[in-house]
Amino acid sequence: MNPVRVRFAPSPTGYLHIGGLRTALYDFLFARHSGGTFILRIEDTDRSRYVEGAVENLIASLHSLDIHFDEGPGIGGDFGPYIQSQRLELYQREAARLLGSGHAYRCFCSPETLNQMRQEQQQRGEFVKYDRRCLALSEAGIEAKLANNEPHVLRLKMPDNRVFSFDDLIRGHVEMDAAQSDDQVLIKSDGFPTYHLAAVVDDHYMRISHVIRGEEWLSSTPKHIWLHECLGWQTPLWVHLPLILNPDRSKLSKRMNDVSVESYLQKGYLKEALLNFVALLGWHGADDRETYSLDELCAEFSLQRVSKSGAVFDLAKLDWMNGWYLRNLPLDEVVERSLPWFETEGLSLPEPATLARIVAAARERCTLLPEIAAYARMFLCPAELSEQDRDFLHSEDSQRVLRWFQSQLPRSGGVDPAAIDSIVKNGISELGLKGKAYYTPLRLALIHQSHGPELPATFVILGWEEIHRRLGRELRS
RNA sequence: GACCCCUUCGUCUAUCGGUUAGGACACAAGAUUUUCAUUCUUGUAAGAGGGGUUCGAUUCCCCUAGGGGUCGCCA
Repeated sequence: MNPVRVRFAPSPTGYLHIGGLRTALYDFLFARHSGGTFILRIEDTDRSRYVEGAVENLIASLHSLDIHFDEGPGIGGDFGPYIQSQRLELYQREAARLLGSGHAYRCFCSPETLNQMRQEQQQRGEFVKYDRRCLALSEAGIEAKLANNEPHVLRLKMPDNRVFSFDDLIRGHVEMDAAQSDDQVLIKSDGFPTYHLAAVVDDHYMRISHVIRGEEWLSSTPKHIWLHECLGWQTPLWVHLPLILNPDRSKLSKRMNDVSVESYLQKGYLKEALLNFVALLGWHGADDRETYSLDELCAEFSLQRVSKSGAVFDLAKLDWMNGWYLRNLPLDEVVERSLPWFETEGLSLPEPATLARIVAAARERCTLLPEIAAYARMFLCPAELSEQDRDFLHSEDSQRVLRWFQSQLPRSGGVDPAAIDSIVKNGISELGLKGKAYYTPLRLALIHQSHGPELPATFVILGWEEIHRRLGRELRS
């Protein structure tokens, strides 16, 4: 059996799409699991859709999620170049072979002509495909048009009576009648190849063993098989992944969802959560496990366990998973990741030990990274008290609570949670207050809100000096 | 419309002919908790429909229905 070589072949039209990420991830996992090679190939054969910086962006996104390729732009490999616009001669050469063998033919039809043809076919209720009018052109006619510099394309001549069949690794046996396949354009009038030609040629020369791609490619697979045959090549194994879906079960689109990987990262989703979640969109291990690290995925992944049906992108579950990683990653790791968000919040950082305690308290109640920094506000620069809260704080009972704590709490030294616990219990009996009447004034004075971490944790974070400062500030003499 | 693919709780899924159809998210209730959370327990909830094959079908086959994809000089 051939060594496993798989490629992720995006077109540089913008950012890494969630669907693209899933394909790249499965490519990567499959390669790692089987000791194969993972290749990145840039399919930039459409000059009109080229976006400046998109390739760099794509690679950066992949790298930021710890998905690294073995061959590709920037790092090279034995089968480069890995950018299709740098391989044009190769495509021209193979196209010429096709033309010579009669498997391809020149077509001079203008877009307008084709449009009209399609409209008519549609009206007649026919299958819409090129009617091969240029196939009837005489040698002399072609020469004349060529001499006249008329723009033209090269089309693949599909066989007339042929049923293509192949065994998709996920879908099993698939059969399609060649009559359903159009005479695909191979070389555009600008001399660039179309996806179909370029992908087939590259898959061959790059010795790709498994073509792993989205299900949207399933119906053009006969063309690709035919191309391989016409060029005298062996076909790779076909693997068509189920689609990722919008809530209404249509193909995932930016109409209904955020689809850019970068934007999820920018919102404060963790790479671990994104990867884990996306991996589970179409793949599931043999057991009931829900959380996997990238390494664990590499170890467990298999194409046999990829499902056939599309999967809805469920934000609620992604959120849960992100919260799970927030709570289960090592604390210092979460601190590290939340640092940039303190900066965007405009918060200056407390000393490391205090920061760690704040993050420890925050991670229990947050879903996204920026929420941690936002949560830290109550300790670092609490919000203004509302009129209502101020009134409550100035009530006689509230003042008693604050005064009592002011007199009981140490003014310096370390903060011992156990000691605080007993002081707090003490206050309940001494003041004859409990519940909201007892705790709320404290919270309001200390963190300017009625909800927050447990009191001991809050005390430890603030420290005696700050506690007395904040108590004193709300005390009316 | 033609062709192709798909079909288990609302969502992601397990099951590879015999299960009280399991897990996770979401939702609900309860427990822990001074609050908010976390955590734990429990609950609601599914084999699209119809035919076969079989002692026995969620599982295999066929039909129907529904959903999706493709039908570009885009990938």
